[in-house]
Amino acid sequence: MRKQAICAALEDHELDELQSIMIASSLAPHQTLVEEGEPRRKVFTLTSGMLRLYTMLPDGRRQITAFLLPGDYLGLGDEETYDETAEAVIESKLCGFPVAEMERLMELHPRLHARLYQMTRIALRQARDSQMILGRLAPVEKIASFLLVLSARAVEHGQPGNPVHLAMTRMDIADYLGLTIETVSRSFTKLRVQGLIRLPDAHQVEIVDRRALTAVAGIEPR
Amino acid sequence: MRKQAICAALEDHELDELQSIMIASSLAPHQTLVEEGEPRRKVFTLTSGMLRLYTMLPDGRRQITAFLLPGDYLGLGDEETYDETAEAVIESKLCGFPVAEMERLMELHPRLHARLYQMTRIALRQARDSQMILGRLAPVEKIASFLLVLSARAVEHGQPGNPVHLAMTRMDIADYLGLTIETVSRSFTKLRVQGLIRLPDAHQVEIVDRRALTAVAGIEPR
DNA sequence: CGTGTCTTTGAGGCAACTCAACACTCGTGG
DNA sequence: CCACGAGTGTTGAGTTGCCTCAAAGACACG
Repeated sequence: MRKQAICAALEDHELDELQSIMIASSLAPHQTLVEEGEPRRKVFTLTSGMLRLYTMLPDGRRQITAFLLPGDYLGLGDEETYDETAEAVIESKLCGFPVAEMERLMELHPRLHARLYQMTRIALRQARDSQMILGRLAPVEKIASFLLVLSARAVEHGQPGNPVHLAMTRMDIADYLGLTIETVSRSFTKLRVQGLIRLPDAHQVEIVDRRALTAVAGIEPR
Repeated sequence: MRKQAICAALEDHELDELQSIMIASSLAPHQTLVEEGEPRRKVFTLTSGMLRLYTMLPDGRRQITAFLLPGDYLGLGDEETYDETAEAVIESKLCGFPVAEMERLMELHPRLHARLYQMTRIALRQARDSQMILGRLAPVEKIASFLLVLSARAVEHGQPGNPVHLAMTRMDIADYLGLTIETVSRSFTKLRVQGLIRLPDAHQVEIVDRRALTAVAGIEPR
C-alpha cells in the first residue's frame, strides 16, 4: 500500500510488475539526478518535489527546458544517452525503472505504453508553448504567462492556484525564459506596480488581477 | 506498389491495413492543411515537400515551432483539437489517417504504436533544442545553428548536405528563430562577410567553413 | 516593361543587457 | 547575542545590440 502511494502518480494498480523493478530514491536540493550525455539507464517519474531540466553551452550559458512536477517523466528520449541534465530544485522523491525492463514491460502492457506515449505528447505540447514564449513574448509577457502556467499546474495537482509558490530562484526563471535575473526582477516589479500581482516575499506571488495578467500574457495557459 | 511508394516514409510493409484507411492529398504552396483549434480528425504524415507549423498571438505575432520534412508527422497531440496551424511552404504531398481508425490500429499493432511514440520523442527532442536556440543564442548563432540543422536533415533525407536549400522565406526563418527579417538578413550577411558561407542567391547557402560555423553555433546539430 | 513580393542595407531609438551597489535572509561562529 | 559571510534579490546607471522605420535593389510574373 505504501509503495502504491509512493508511485501513485505513475500507474494503474494493474501493473504490479512495475513495482517489482522500481527503484525509489530521493534527492536533496541542488542534487543532480542525471547529467547530459550520461548513458540512459533508467526512466524516472517524479513523485514529489520539483526538478529542473537543462542543457548548457560550452561558454556556460544555460537553458532550462522544463520544470518537472510530480507525475512528470524523465528520460523518455529514444537515444543512448540523456540529452539534458536533471537537478532537484527542492527536496524530491522519485521512482526509477531500468530502461531494458521498462521496454519489456511496455511490450507486454499496451496501457503502460499508451501512458508513456501520452506523457511524451504532453511534454511536446509544453515545449511548443515554451517556444512561443521564448521567441515572441516580451519580458513582462513572459513572466505573466509563466505565473499563469505555474498557477494552472498547481491546480492540476490539487493545490491552490492563487498564491503561486515559486520554488525556483530568479536565476532559474531567467534561464527558463531566456532573460537575465535583473530583467526577471524588474518584470515582477512592473507587474506589482501595475497592481496585477502582490509579492509578499520573493517566492510567493499573489495574483490580484488574473484577467489583466492573462491579457498581458497574450496567451492563456492551457 | 505505387501506394507504398507514396507513403514509404510511413510504415513497414506489414501494415497494409494502414493503406486501407489512408487518404492521400497534396497541397499547393501557402495552402493551409489544418488550423489551430480545428477538431483533430486526422493524423498526417508528410511524404514530400515542406510544411510549417505555427501558432499566432492575438496581435498577429507568429511563432513557427517546426518545419516538417518528409517522414515527419502532424496531429499527434492528445487533445480534441489541433494546437497549431499547418501550412505548405512548397508543394507538398501527404497521407492522412482518421484518428479513430488510427487508434484502433495502434492497439492492434504495437509496432505502429511504437513508431508514433518514437516520432513524438524525436519531435520533443527537436523542440527542446529549439528552446535553447530561442532562449540563449544570439542572432548570428541562431542562423548558424539553423543552417547546420537544415544541412544535417537534408543528409538524413539522402540529399547533399552542403549547398543548403532554404525553401522558406526570411519571414519564416525570423518567425522560427524569434527575430525580425532584417536581423535574419543581416546575420546572413555577417556570416558571408566572415567567409563562413556563400549566398549564390537568397535561397541557396553554401557552407564554406563548417568547422567555424559550428563554433559560431555554439552547439553542434544532432 | 511595369507591378508586387522578397531581400538587403542604412539610420536612429529604445529596451534588455552589463556592470555596480545595496538590501535582505540565513547560517555559522566568535 | 551579535558579527560576519555567502547566497539571493532588488534597484540604478550606462551601454550595446536588436528592433523600428525607411528606402532601394533583386527577382518573378503578367
